[in-house]
This record gives sequence, structure tokens and C-alpha cells, in this order.
Amino acid sequence: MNDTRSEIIRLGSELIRSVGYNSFSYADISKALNIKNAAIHYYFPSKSDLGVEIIKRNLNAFNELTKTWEGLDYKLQFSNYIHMHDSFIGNHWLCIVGSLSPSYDTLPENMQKELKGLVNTILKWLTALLDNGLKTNIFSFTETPRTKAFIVHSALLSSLQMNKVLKNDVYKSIQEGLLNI
Amino acid sequence: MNDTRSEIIRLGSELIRSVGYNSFSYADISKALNIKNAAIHYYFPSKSDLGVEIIKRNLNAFNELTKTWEGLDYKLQFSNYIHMHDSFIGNHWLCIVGSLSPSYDTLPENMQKELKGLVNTILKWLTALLDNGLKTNIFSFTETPRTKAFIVHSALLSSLQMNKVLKNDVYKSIQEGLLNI
DNA sequence: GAATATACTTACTACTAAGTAAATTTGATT
DNA sequence: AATCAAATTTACTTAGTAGTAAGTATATTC
Repeated sequence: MNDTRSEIIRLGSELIRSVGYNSFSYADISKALNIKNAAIHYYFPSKSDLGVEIIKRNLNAFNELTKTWEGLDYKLQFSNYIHMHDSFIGNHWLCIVGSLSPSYDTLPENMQKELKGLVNTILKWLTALLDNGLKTNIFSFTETPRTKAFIVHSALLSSLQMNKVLKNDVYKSIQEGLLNI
Repeated sequence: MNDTRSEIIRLGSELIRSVGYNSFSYADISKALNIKNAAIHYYFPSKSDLGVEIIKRNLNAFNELTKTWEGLDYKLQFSNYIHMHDSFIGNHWLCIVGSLSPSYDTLPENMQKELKGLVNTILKWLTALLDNGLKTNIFSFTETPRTKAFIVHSALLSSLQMNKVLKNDVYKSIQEGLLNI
């Protein structure tokens, strides 16, 4: 795969995580990569094409990653999930879902669809894991697995957002709280 | 208080909740109110002045509301808090914190400061409530009150964001899950 | 009744954004 | 060396966006 193209995607991802989809421009990318904005339009005719590609890659990465966890015990899989975004804290980055969801109504339709698919994939995987763990008495909680998945996912996603604002131990605290399952 | 001014604030609040601070313009407000954009600049010279005013009003409203709950038993206060944003679901609105936090790095400094103050106020109140409830055996949870406050706040805030994307029962589910304390 | 403040409008500026058409360069193939 | 397609720049358009300077009608104060 072309170097410029993947650099655009890499930078685009970072920008979505740090300032959000609506707050970065092709100029931000072109300046950083020392190319012209038209060069980005060559690879991604419209900004939403880039947005869709970035979401797709995240979905792919999630599927690949969880596949490598297959067979691990549920506690470890859960812990892996909870620690998935640890590398983002220092830069105060968000996960893609936490970055794009709040501005969902302003996103182009193809990105909305892709984002919805990503969220559903994550929740489906997490619900199944919690269900398995509950049935085998590895986990212990009173909510339904689906509700528990909603809560865990939401709390984790939002802890990255709060980390941006408070810049304190909110992320680590929530992690520890959630792991106590 | 002036009618135009409060209409600007009302509409600004709605727009922040629905599309976010960076995605609405003075044109959106001026068109809706049948005034010129300069009229908005008359009341709020810069957009951040409007943003700050809206956050301040939310802080004020939170303080006023929780003050009216003083004396109520902890379970009821907690339930009131959890149901605070029920009226937003139909329109897929976010709470102010959930709307502004993800784009924190793009906000003008005065808004960042104000937002941080609001988050701290909410977390302080919630932590105190959870602490009181735990000490009197009204609530039962294993985390520290501070961590539990982080989790509850984050899960609730993010459930409104997920409601935008999924448009299903995620908000109600999380509410029920959280109330089981 | 003259002066002044309030609440705007008109008409603009400076700037930024996404996007495009056409020309040019680069690099591999024949 | 000539050719051709892919990659990229040049130079531009269109459409916003925040913000401002100057003017005006209406009410309020002196």
C-alpha cells in the first residue's frame, strides 16, 4: 500500500481522536505531510471517504484483535478489552466511537452507517463475553449481560472523554472499578 | 431579562446538545430567530461568550436542582440524578458535559475552564451522595465512592451519546442497571 | 425637547473549508 | 528513448464563518 495514503489515514485517525472529525481539515494533514490538499483529495475524494476508511480500519482491527483472544479465559479477555486504549491516555485521545458519536447528527450518512456497525460489533462481542462469563460463574453481576455490556462500554468510552477534561486518574479509576467483576 | 437574549441562549443550548459547539453557527440562530447575525454579536460579542454563558447556566441549574433535593433520602436523590436528562432522549440530545468534553481541545480557554468547573461540581456532589449512602448502608457497592461516581457519571453521559447512534433502549437499560445500587 | 442609551440592521472584511479542473512531474514499461 | 499511467501540484471556485464598523429607529432620561 502506498505510503502517502497510509500516512493520510494515520494522521486522520490521530486528528479524529484528538480534535474530532469536524474540527480537522485537509489543510492540517497536508501541512503535516508536506503535500497539497489536492493530493489528499486524490486518495480520498471527499472527507467522508477518509472518515469511512478510518472507521472501517477500526472495525477490522477490533475483529482481528478479539480473534487473537479466542481461547483465552474470560477474565483475561475482559481485562484485555478494558486495557485496549491504554496507550491513548497520555495524549488525551479518544476512541473512535467516543469521538464520533457525540457529533453523530453532523456526520455524513455513510459514516453514520459505518459507525453504527462498529458500535454494534463491539457491543455484540462484549455481551457474548459477559454472558459466557456469567454462565460459567467466572463473572458475577446482577444486570443482564446486555445491560452490563452497555454500562461497561459507556463508562470506558466516557472515561477517555473525562480524561481530556480532568486530566486526572479518572480513566484508571474506572478501569479498576470495571475490572472488579 | 431581554427576550432576544434568552432566545439566543435557549437555541444555543439546543444546538450544543444536538450538533455540538463547533457545528453550529450564528447563522443557525439568526435564521431561526429572524434576526441578523450581528444582533447575536450584540449580546455575545464572541461565540465563546455565548458558550460560557450556557455552561454557567447549566452549573447554576444543577446547583439549584440539587439544593431542592436536600433532605430527600439518598435513594431518591440518586434516582432523581439518574433521571435528570430523561427529557433529552426523544430528541437524541446530549447533556452539556457529554457534548463539550469530546471536543475539549478545540474549545476556547474560558469555555474549557467553565466546563471543568461544571464536571467537578457534578462529581463532587455525586461522590458525597454515594459516600453518605454507603456509610448508612442505603447503597451497597465495592468501589470507592469516588470511583463509583466516575463510573455512574460516565456511563450515564455516554448512554445519551449511544442513544444518538443506536436509537434503541441503551439509555433506559443503563439507567436501570445503575439504579440497582 | 435635546441628548443618550438600547436594540437592532446593513453591509461589509478577513479568513477558512471542501472540492475541482488542468497542468506537470515521476517512475515504471516497452 | 518514448510512452503511459499514477501521483501530485497549481490555481482556482464555491460556500460558509466569526467578527466589525457604521448607521437607524425606538424608547428613556435629563
